Amino acid sequence: MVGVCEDEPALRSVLARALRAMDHEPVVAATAAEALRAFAKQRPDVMILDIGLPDADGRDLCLALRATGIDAPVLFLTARDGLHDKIAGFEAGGDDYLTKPFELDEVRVRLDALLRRTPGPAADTPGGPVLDPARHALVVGHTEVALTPTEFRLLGRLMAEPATVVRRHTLVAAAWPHGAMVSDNTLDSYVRRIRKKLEPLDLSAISTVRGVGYRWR
Amino acid sequence: MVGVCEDEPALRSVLARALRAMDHEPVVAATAAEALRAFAKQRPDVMILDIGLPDADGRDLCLALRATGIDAPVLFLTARDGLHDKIAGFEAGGDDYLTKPFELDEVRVRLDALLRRTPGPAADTPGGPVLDPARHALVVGHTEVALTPTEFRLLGRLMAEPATVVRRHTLVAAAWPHGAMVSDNTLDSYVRRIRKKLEPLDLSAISTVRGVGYRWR
DNA sequence: TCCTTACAGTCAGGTTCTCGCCAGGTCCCT
DNA sequence: AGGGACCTGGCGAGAACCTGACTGTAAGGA
Repeated sequence: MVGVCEDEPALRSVLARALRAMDHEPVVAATAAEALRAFAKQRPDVMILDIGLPDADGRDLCLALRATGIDAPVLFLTARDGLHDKIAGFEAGGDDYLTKPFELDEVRVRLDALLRRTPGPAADTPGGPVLDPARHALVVGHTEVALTPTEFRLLGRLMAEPATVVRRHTLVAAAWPHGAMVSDNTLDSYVRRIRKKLEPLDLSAISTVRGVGYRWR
Repeated sequence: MVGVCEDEPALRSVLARALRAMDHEPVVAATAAEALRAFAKQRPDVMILDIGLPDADGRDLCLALRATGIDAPVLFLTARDGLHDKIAGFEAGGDDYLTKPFELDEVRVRLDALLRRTPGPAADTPGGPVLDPARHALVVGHTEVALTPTEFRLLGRLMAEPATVVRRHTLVAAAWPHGAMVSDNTLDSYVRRIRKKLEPLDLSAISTVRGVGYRWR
């Protein structure tokens, strides 16, 4: 998830489209106030902030975001290329700085570099099973269970809401491409495969709720 | 502790002096080989690498450092400001990129930004295979395996993140020039070549993750 | 100049594994 | 008892990947 705060509509939509093309989900805002509200809710992994916003200086926005506990890296975007402006950007807590006009490819690689450095999700479940996208596997302690892409998406959706029942059609929507023709039994089949893979770890992980869906733990 | 690898003596001493003025302890090297030796010993918190080194490309040096478990952020320094050069720097695992001539103040704030994000030092794995950028070879113990440039970049990118799956498109981006037309099979082909070269060392090194990419362990 | 060598990229054929589904069985609810 | 919902083992198609060989290109040497 990438937060974008840019007042110019044209550039905003260009960025949103480019981000989607890079497999990122953009969260866009046109003003600082809007960004504060949206980012507090959606919790982006990295943020692109324009410095010249109508209602505030982008650097002040950065400080405000940090004050509310949002610690994602910030890439500043601006038309001003003076050295003092750059320095001010970094001193306000920015992590990178790009002057307009810029190439989208450069935005891409710099974003990737920032994301590479952000630590993974904090270990909130000590010792418990964790779905690790970097390894495409479920990791429990020192053992790991390899998952195929479809299994990974399915289990990911299930684990996203522990202890709550996820409906069958919701699971299908999450694990298969939009509009895919998936027979009813296919979902059962995959749940079975995952269960079988997790069997040796004997965590009674996935329970069925008849007529509704499945539940993790 | 800041690692510096720059072949031009004048610039090297300017950087060293500037770093000391910023309360950083510089570890300087003039060649890639020297840097590998010095940084493995002194474990810098962040590194400044020139791209145009006499004995190797700075990006290959970055890959080699990462392959030996040195994970500190890298700031590339170079006279070349083309977009493709920048992108290649980031794809090789760089974290920031600055073109000469530059202001020392900008180096300062960018270094600070990188250090701000750096967690504590990671554990290293002594005795493992080491990439040698100067000779374009993989050295394990007393035997060494010669690699072609493309093989070197590919293996370097893989070894940079041990145990994690590196996606196919990421590998292509790291091993081939930006925008190169690479047939799907070409990557497979190169992985095979590397596997074959490493076979006599019998380290079951590269495993494939179907539908995702490859992984170094 | 011609030959040799090495690297890059591609091709075709074979192999392995994912995917989606089927057919039959089991369980649970009415 | 009956029927719907889910489980279970397995199977066929095709994608993904492996493998060995081949071609083009560029550099270096005789």
